[in-house]
Order: sequence, then structure tokens, then C-alpha cells
Amino acid sequence: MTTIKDIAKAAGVSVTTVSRALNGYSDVNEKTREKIIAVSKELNYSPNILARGLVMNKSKTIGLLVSGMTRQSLKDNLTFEVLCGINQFSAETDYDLILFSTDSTKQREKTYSQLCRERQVDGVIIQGIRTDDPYLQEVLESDIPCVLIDIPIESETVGCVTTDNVLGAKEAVNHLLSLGHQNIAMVNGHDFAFVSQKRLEGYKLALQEKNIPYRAEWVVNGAFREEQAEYEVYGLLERNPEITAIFCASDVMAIGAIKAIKTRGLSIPEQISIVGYDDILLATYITPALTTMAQDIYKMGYEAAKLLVKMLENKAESHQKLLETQLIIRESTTRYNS
Amino acid sequence: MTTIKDIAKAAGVSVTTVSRALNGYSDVNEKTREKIIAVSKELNYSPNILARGLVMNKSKTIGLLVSGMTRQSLKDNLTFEVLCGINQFSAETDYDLILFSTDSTKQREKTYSQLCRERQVDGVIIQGIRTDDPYLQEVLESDIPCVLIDIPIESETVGCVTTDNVLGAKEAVNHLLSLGHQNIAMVNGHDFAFVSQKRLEGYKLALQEKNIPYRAEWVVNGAFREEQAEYEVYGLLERNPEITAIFCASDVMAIGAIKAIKTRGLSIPEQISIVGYDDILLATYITPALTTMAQDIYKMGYEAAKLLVKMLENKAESHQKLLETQLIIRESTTRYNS
DNA sequence: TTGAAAGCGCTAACAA
DNA sequence: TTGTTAGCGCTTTCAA
Repeated sequence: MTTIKDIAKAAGVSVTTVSRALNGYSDVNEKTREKIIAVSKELNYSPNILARGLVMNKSKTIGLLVSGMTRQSLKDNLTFEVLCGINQFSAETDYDLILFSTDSTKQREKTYSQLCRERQVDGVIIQGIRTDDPYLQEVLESDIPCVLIDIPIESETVGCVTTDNVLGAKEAVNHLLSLGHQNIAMVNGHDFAFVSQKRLEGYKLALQEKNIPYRAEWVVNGAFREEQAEYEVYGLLERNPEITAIFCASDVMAIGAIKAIKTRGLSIPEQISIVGYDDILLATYITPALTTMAQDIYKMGYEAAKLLVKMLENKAESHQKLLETQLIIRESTTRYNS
Repeated sequence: MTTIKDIAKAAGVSVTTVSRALNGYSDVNEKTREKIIAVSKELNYSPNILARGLVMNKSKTIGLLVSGMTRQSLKDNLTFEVLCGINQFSAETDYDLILFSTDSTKQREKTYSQLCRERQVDGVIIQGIRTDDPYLQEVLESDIPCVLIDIPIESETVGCVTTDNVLGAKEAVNHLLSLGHQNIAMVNGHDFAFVSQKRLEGYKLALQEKNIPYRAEWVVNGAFREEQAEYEVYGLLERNPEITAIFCASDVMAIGAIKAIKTRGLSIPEQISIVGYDDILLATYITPALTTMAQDIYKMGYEAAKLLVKMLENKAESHQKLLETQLIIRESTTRYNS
């Protein structure tokens, strides 16, 4: 392995000079610099980033704390899309990504800041964390720069990339209202997701503006899982046959809802309209194709990395990035006819 | 940040003793060890892995070189499944994963071994690399332990996880043959994928065993892309209306093929039967549901990580792991009737 | 414009 | 059983 010493020896200078030459300092004779560069090319030299990190106290790595890298979560590849976006941005910089393989077991034995300090990450991006997750509290207390995805918290060291979930949900429900639906149910995720809280808010708001009373028994939790949503919607429709439309807080749950509706012998969209949330890949491929509130998940990842790097370089004016959502109308919604 | 020095001072011993105590060496007085452990718990100490790596010359990290972390490749989340598998295994160990964000630009400016040495990775897993990729040659020349996914190369330092692609393809085609099909076309990936070469072999073999002549003009390349496959199949069917079944070397291409067939006004499976390869998530959700040769991609990732770690610990008896494939019969294939 | 020396946090000979 | 010392590869004062 070629080290800086080898270069110094081969070029007949000191390691100090090599370091300075290679890092672009001005106080190096151009002749010397050229020589050093030539030698290090020849010897295929590449600095040891770990050693550099040790002395500089930064590592040019971004830590990734994602829950949902499990087999089950392959369905909505939200996690993967975020990852792709982050990867794309970091490919444009000299940061590398380190994936903390943390399952629930490890979480208990290693604290967040331990994880980060061990690997000396410069900053962290967190995705898929629940509001009751112990890590979340640690993040806020820690001084390691961090960007949260879809959790609207900001501080000196914490930034956030998200969308306006209240608005998104509201517009999704408005779409159903504009089609003449009045009896609109909702399948939400769970209480420990910020987005669920916000989307419920948007649902209520849309109804309220039309003076339609909110009925708590028409809102069920599907835990963002297809099977759970299917089960819940099946019961929901049994108890409330007057429902003509359902707003689902995720596409995966919408797919579960569709299954339940089909099982009950109802047709989509003729008898029941469905709106999802996310616009995952499956949304376009299932039958009927899903009307949904699209989020640009890839971009969320990209912007999260961008924001974090800005924060690391003290160039961030704002610690919040709000992305747009967009209603995509496909085949699962239609006008209500009594 | 708590360092080993802080612990030493607080515990009233030398750093050496702290190091030994924490690393479980036997030549430490149990009283001293307890004291040290207590202190380091109290101070929330966690060793700096980078510093340790510098002196031990290993970093407890596995490098991941994946191509296909791009926006386009979200469709088949093969890359993601592999990643999940790797992540799962590494979560069971104390290895962390480092993702090399390498796009084609970076590839040219940094060599494989530079990438690895910079970050001092102990070993590498490579996925999605082409046979004509310059990195592949470097991998073989380098002495860094490496596991390749779906590229059957072995050496002192190189291992491989794959399936029997010849057999898989052969069985897929046999399925069509057993349904009475004779005019079976194939949509392959591209010439620079090992799996494509092997699957073509399997296709030929199956035909040969039934004494059906191989017709090169019935094999098209879809580059593993949906649109490309759609385009190619459209032309293929135009030129050869006698084709009654198509074997596709990937599900994504099978989906493209299905689109082309529908566009031509033909029905699946009544007029054309389709067999895919991979069993991606979409395969079950599209209409008609896709008959396909299933690979356990997740397991490939898991086994790749397992093999690599074994190699790193010199416990690997074999450098090759062969996984099973399995034909999943769904709705896209049926008996040929003239 | 250059080099010597110190030190980042850690482990490992060697001595005591 | 413990401590002293050296050193991993690098950057950075400080002096020359």
C-alpha cells in the first residue's frame, strides 16, 4: 500500500510538502508540486481517508439510519428511492455513505451518538423513524448535524425535508369531494408517524370546509401495511355500507383496500373510489391503476443529502426543505352517482 | 468526545490497560476491568473505529459497489433486495456497510483499489457489474477479498454467489414446451451480462433436447429494460407471427413484452404465453400475473455477505455459493392450441 | 518554500 | 498484572 511516506521518499521531499502539494496549498513551489503529483500518479497513491479523518476530525462520510431495510418493506420501495436520491447527490460530492445496519436489537445496545462517533460520521440522514423511537430524542440532544426525512423538527443541528402533508391529504380528499362523494372514509398509518397525524388533519380540514361532519369511526389504521389495511377496510365496509370513497394514507394500504373491496364484491371505481398517497411504482401497474397523491421520494433523498452537506459546510440558510406533492388521477376514482 | 485517555484518567490506569480490559484480554485484573467498564459506561464511551482501523489495518466495514442505484432501476428492485439481504447479515455481525457512490464519471477517475484503500474496507461485494466493466479486471488483480453476485469467478480472494442460470432458463423453456409450444422466442438482456449468456445457453439446450432447431432471429436483446423489450417484441411479432410463446430473461422485460403483445391486439396467455425471470414484486401485481423463474435475490445478498465475512475470517471452505431457482406458475402461460 | 516535530485515538511489543 | 513506548497515515503548527 502506497502511503504519503512512499511519495515523500520517491519525490525526495518531506511528507509535509507532499501533504501540502496534494491538498492544493499555495506555499509549494510549482516545480515541486508537479514532481509530487507525477510521483503519486505513478505509484497510484490515494490518501487514507481514515487517517486523515483522525487528525481532521471529520470523515467525509454521511451516516444513514434507515429503518425499513427489511424484507417486508420491499413493496413500497420508498426506502430505496430515498437511498437512490441520497446516493445520487453524494455521488456528485466526495462524501461516501455509511449504512448503519441497525435492527431493533442493536438499537438498544448502542446509542445514536455512539453509532455516529464510532464511525466519525460528519452528519446523518434519518428515514423511517417513528415519533416514539428513542433515537429521535437522542438526535435532538446530540450535536451531530442531522437531516430528518418527513419529521418536521428543526434546530441548530437538525434539518428536515418534507412535504405539506396537511395540504396533500386535503387535496386528495378534495378530489373525492369534487367528484360528488360525501361519505369518505380514511385509512391512516399509525399514531406514531408524523405524516399520519398531518394527513388526518388534512382529511378533517377538507370535510370541514364542506360542512361534512367528521366521523371518527370512519377512520381506521392500517399501519402502512397492505394486509392490515385489507383487514381493516373489509370490516369498515361491513359496518358502514354507505361509504362510497376511501382516502388511504399510503399506496400500499390502498392496494390492501382494493383487495378488500374486491373481496366484498364491489367494483372500483364504480361503487367505491380510492385515492392513495405516495405514487409508488405499483400504483401504475395494478388494476385499476391508482389515483394518488404523488410525492417525489427520490428528490426527498436527494434534497436531504444536499441540505445536510450544506449544513456541514455552514452554507445552509434554511434548515427546512419543503417539496411539492401532486395529485395523479388514474382509474380508481370516478364521479359519485347515487 | 470521550476517548480512551479520558477513561484511563478517570479509572486511574493507563490507556493500555483500558484497551486490554475493553477488548476482553485475560491479563487484566478482574477488579480493574470492572472498574474500567463501569467508568466507560458512565462516560458513555465508544471506541473510535477509525483510529482502531488505522493501527489494526482493518476497519470492520464492507464496501458495496452497486451499479443500478439510479432512478431508472427502481422497477426491478433487485438492487434493493440484494442490499436488504446484505444489510440483514451485517446487522447480525459488527460489520458496517459503506456504499460507494460511484457513477460512470467517478469510475474513470478512481480505480477500484483506490476506492477500497481510501476507506480501508475489509472486503467488497459487487453487484450489477458488466463483464466489460473495467472494475472487473481490477477486482481480479487486486488482493482485496471480494464477493461477486451473479458473476461466476473464483480465486484466492474472489468468491461468488449465483444460481444455475443455464438450468433455470432451461426449466423455464421446458415449461413452455410441456404446454405444447414449439415456436418459442426469447428476449435476452445484453451480451455483457453473464446471466444473459447462461440463460441463452439454457434456452438453446431445452430446444435441442426436443429436437427443435434454434433460430437466431427469434432471440432479441431487451437490455433488461422494459421499453427496449417492448420495442423489440413488437417488431419480433410483426416479423414472426408464428411465435406462440416468449421466454424473457427478466420480469421487467416480460412486462415490456406484455405491453407489446397487448398493443398488437393479441391476448395473453390465450394467443401468446410469457415466462419471465426473477419474480420481482410487480410479477404478482400485473395483469395477467406473470409466470416466472423465481430467484431469491434477498438471499443472494444475505449469502454474499455471509460468504465474504467467512472469507475475511478465513473460515470459508468454498468460495462459491449456488442458490436454487424455482418456477412459479401464474396466469401468463397456458397450453398451446392450434 | 520547505522540514521537523507533535499529535489525532487507538493497539501492541516489550519491560517491569 | 500493569505501564512505557512506538507507530498506524495523515495534517498542522512552528522554525528555518
